Amino acid sequence: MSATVPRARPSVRAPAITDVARLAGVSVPTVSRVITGSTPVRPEKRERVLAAIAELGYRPNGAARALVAGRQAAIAVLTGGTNRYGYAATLQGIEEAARLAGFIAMITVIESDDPEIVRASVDLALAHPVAGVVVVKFDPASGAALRLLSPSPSSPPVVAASGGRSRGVPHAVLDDTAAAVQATEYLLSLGHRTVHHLAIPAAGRRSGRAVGWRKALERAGAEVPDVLQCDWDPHQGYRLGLQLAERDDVTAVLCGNDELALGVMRGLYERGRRVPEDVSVVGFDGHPLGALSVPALTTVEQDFVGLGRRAFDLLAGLMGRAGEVGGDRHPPKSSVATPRLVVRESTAPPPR
Amino acid sequence: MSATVPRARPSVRAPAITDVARLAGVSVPTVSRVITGSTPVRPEKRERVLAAIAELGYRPNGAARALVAGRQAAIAVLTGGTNRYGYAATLQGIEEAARLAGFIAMITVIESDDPEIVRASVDLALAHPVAGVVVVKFDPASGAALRLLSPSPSSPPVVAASGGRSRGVPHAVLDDTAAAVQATEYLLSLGHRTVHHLAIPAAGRRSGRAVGWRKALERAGAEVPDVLQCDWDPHQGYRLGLQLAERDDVTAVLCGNDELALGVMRGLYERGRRVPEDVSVVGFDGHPLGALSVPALTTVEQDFVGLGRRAFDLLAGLMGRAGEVGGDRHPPKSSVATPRLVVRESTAPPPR
DNA sequence: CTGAAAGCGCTTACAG
DNA sequence: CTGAAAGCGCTTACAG
Repeated sequence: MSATVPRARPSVRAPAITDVARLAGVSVPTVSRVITGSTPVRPEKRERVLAAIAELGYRPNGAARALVAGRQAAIAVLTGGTNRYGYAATLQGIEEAARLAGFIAMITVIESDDPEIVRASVDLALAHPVAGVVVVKFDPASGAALRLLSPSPSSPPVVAASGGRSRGVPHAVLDDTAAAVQATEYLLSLGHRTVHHLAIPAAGRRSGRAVGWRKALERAGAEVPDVLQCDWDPHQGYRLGLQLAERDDVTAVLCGNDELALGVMRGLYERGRRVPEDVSVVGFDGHPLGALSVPALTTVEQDFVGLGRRAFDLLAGLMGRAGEVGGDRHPPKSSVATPRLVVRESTAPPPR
Repeated sequence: MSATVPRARPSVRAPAITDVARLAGVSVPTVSRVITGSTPVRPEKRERVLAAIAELGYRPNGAARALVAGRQAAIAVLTGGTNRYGYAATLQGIEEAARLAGFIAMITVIESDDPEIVRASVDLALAHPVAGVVVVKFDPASGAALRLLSPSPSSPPVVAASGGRSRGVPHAVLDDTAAAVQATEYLLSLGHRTVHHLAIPAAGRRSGRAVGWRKALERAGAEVPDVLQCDWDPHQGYRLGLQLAERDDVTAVLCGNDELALGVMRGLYERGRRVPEDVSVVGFDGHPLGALSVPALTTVEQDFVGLGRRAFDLLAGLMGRAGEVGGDRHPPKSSVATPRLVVRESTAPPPR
């Protein structure tokens, strides 16, 4: 009977550049040179280094590189959510643009606008040596985070992706206000006396969508009904649809997003109100499923993926100049796009 | 006329621990001690350090900490997408669980299963000193990535979140096969002679959903129609709906996800086929909008957020033991959940 | 082209 | 409780 000989503790240490140098029979800086390509290395040594790297399965330690470089090839993304259509598509655009530029996106969700929560999320994100940060500013929580990110010359550059500009950091924006004006005016042009509005949460006091809706109504001299404030749950749209169905004065509804609009349509349907014959419904965002509902949803199409991409581009401009003398002399301009109205089947003149 | 005196170049260097130590009049290790809490520090010094940190707006450099610790409080998430419902919800669960455990999630999308692309994405992700990686294995691209992540004792632990188990790394799974069996048997029990299937992309040869569907059909002795292979675009469902509407033999359709199902319903509607009177449609996933369509969609509900959470928990177990002697003696078991069928309005007995 | 040296900003033993 | 020293794994000048 043989005694159980404890095996030597396996080395869990990942191979380091010194291991590669030793195996290849060169100095550490030489290994570094073939990896970074900063300086030519004699072909035969180069080959030996490459072989050693492959044999060891060596990957440069990112922390060490970031320590030397003073920053990491990573950006922090602060956002109020990841799940709803607008968020997800914006994140897609940011991640894609970042990846193509060689950066990785670190996502941190800010659950609420409670100062403690906001602070904790920002701290978590900035505990990592990021080269820049983009705030997806669609709601109160991310608005609060942006305010916390006081731009100091020593902190990483910050940009925001949003439905409306605000001063401070550069913004990539999708002009919500203009879009809402457009949608509201379209409904008015159909002959509706006024338009009701289901509002989504906003980064500031109120959403650009609500602002544009009100502006169009006032400009047309139409009555401005109370805003129906919602959050992101489509079922809220459904419940409001049930209620609105009881009101004869409601003939046109502009919803803060397509999910809410789809909910409203279902609520109206359950109460026997026909869309668009009895009530017209307009959504916001251009959710892919809005094109497939019955009736197909009229909406304001938004290029969220493009928004995310533009936000990263803005940030890349800032990062490129970080640390440059006078680098902040020409801060990148904000980038604005105006969404466009897509008329489908859910809108028509009011019943008479 | 005064000459333009160039201002001194602003110091863009972020404050380091040495700056804090100098300002507080203590040694560097003492600052470290008050930050980490590793060792008690005399109250008065402690106060001075805290004050200096506040005054300087000091944040510990994450790269330096990661270098010392040998890893970062970050995990890499490799995924085929971020946008579709299942992906977005799974990512939400991962991010949330990671954040609550003090980890940040770095997201890298793998655009396709082209080996070059897969390799590039994996390299990008692992260029950062992560403590672990989770692969959201819903499609061929992420399946390929998982295969590339050869587990060596020196590389970070890996787990997968998926619709079906496979050997190798621990999996958090949502049992697609069982769920598809359930949905198919339900349709058969309604009296349909067979069920047609729109398949989504799979991580392996075919999706667990397609496997379960086939199994249920064979078990019941029903004819097994050709699979209608789709990708993630809901419009593909729509186009197939248009086509299926022409076929009298199609009375029940099981779709690989709810987006496709909603598209099918729209296609059938446009060709005058009624759901569920003429054709029954079942989706997969429990997309929030499926409950609000007309008719409301019967579906197999999946807890993606929970899946993401479970994947992180599995990883946390692995990370906790990383480097421990014999730490791999009891690898965490995989974690399996079975989705449940939610019957709504889109299913009924076949016409006779 | 290439090696020895220094340093990035921390934390962890090591001696008081 | 606290400071001086060493070291984490790299890259960047500095001398050949």
